Amino acid sequence: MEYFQELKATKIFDFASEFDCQAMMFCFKTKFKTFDKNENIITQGNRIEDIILILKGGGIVENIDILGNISIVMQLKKGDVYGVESAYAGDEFYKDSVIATEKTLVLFMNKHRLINPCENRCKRHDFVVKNLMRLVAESNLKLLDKLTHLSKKSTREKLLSYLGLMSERAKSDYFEIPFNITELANYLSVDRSAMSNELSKMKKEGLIDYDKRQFHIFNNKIKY
Amino acid sequence: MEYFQELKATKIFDFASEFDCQAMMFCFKTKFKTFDKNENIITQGNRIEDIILILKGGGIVENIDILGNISIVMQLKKGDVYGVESAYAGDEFYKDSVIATEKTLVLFMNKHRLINPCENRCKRHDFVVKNLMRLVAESNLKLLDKLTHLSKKSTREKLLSYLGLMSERAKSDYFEIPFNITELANYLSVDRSAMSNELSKMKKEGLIDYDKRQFHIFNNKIKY
DNA sequence: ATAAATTTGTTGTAAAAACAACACTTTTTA
DNA sequence: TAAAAAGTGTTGTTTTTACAACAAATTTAT
Repeated sequence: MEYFQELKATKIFDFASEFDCQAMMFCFKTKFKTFDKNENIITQGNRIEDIILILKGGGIVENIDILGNISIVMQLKKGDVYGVESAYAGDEFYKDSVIATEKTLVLFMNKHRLINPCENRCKRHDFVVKNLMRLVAESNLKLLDKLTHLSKKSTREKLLSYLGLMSERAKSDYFEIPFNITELANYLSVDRSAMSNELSKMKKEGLIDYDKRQFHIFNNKIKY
Repeated sequence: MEYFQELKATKIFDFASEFDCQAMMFCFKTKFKTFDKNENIITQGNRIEDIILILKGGGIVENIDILGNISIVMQLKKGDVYGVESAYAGDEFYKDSVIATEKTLVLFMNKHRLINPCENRCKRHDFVVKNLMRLVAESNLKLLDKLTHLSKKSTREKLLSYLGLMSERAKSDYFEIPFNITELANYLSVDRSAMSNELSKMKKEGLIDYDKRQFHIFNNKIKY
């Protein structure tokens, strides 16, 4: 079966045999399609017919609001899906556009076929739904974390909220972050130079130490 | 059956007959429990055994971070669930505490029973999972909206992002928001008085008009 | 290995936000 | 309906942030 390796590598179809995949491709009325760089994979405002899964390449999710402002909502890479939340929430139209940032192979899955359990109640369907649910659940938790940081008023508080969580995750005062400084500023929605400045101050005050992506947080110094 | 009316009123069990409910209560190993005001329904750090559904009353989701800061993550009211994302994401421990803010009736549903499809692959289970998925999907979309607003740097941009979306939803330049001014400031994580001030300025500049929760946005004046 | 591109830290300045205080209005409650 | 509580708009002050500009360091590409 064509593209079986690509399907198997995703979190959605990782459980499935080639036979399973073949069956599901029929069941979900799938279509494979390749897009060139800068091509629209999904267009904002169009009626939701499919959920997409990126099999190769990547893209960006772009939103244009009522005032005409364009903003990048997120990036999509191999294994990522788009449209699941909107489909399950019952939205009628895509709320964003998805644009390929390189040559990209996309799997389209029919929304109705996916959302409504098969007539024959196949076990495969259950697995896919469970995997989709896990993806959406994980996304939810990530968004909540980010919101926690962004809700803080000052840059220092945002940083401490983020670094504190990273430390907690690592179960250590020493940990590595998945961003460089520029990316971190972008993630926390603060000015890079201002944030860099704030980090320096915190280092001087002995609250934290860092080099590149390696951080050391002195939790004892932060609170009594 | 006790509490059937309460179950029927939720988005999770709205489809179910009394017979269905009874069957599911057994299937999901449910427990009903009433909590007094200020009692802990769920304790942060405890092992995740159950997902909860609020049937009467309400509570708050509270998080204590590694630095000792306490923050209210969200409010729970009748029909809301807590723990679904963590359970599906495979977390081991509750990441927050849930505390009753009044006398509250709670349904506990066993995580494993809920996540893993029944042996007998009952149709009811599918409905519940689909309803849970819809809830999580909707939550996801709400969080994304909020993040869009909070990502803006200035108060004015945050306001325009929020009001623009509300206007889009209402398909009109005239719309009503679900917050009062204090609540809106809280939602957007900005100082109330500063935001009130900014709203006044925007009104003076002719960008918007408002009274209480009624807003009128002059989209044509905002660009150019 | 060298050049080019990107990332980073620092500084000063202008703009914006938080904060605090207070009078006034609206809503809730007894 | 009166009193209490909660919400709102305004102002001035202080703190913080964004922004811009630039040199130094690091990474990437050739």
